[in-house]
Amino acid sequence: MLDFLNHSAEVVAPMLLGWRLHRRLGEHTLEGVIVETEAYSQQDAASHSYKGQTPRTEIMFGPAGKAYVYFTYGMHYCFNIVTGKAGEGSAVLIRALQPLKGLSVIRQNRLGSVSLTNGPAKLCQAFQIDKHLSGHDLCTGPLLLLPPKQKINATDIIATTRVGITKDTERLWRFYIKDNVFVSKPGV
DNA sequence: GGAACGATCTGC
DNA sequence: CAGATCGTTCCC
Repeated sequence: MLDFLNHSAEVVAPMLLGWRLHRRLGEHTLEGVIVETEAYSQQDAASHSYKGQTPRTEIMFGPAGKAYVYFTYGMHYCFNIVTGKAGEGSAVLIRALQPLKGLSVIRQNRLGSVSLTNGPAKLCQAFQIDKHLSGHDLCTGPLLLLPPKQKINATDIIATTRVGITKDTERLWRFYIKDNVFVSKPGV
């Protein structure tokens, strides 16, 4: 099912648009459509894997299909899907979701904020994703990657520059669904 | 041991 | 546009 994840991050990142993230929290079920992604690889100075494997990036250098969750700015978590072969050090950052299920819990988790899942740290807070899910297999358990309900047309995918980085800024490795209101910010 | 730096978000 | 806030990495 998730065989397509065994490719480089820049190939997988646009393919992940339209796939759903499914989160089980006790009685509650949260679900959202992936509408914005970014690719990161080892040959990429903006990537955590750029300088080789460290304790922090161990998951990123593992097999595809696992969650890589990192902590940043002293207060935020960001969620990635590991891609490629083991040892490759590539992953796709999930930057925005379109909520489908569990909106009341999502709102609660976001403390009543109006913007719910239009940013990598916001969606982690909304879906209660933190470090303890890092390394989790997305084929099973409380956090799942599910296939699209409807395929995204290639003409509806925008490729543009990534957000919040200072190195390798020219790569067009950010992908989002054209005109989707839940994207974090419009690109070029 | 210590300094520098974030794949961000919020409020002014 | 500045501040929050702390784990990770790297250098001494």
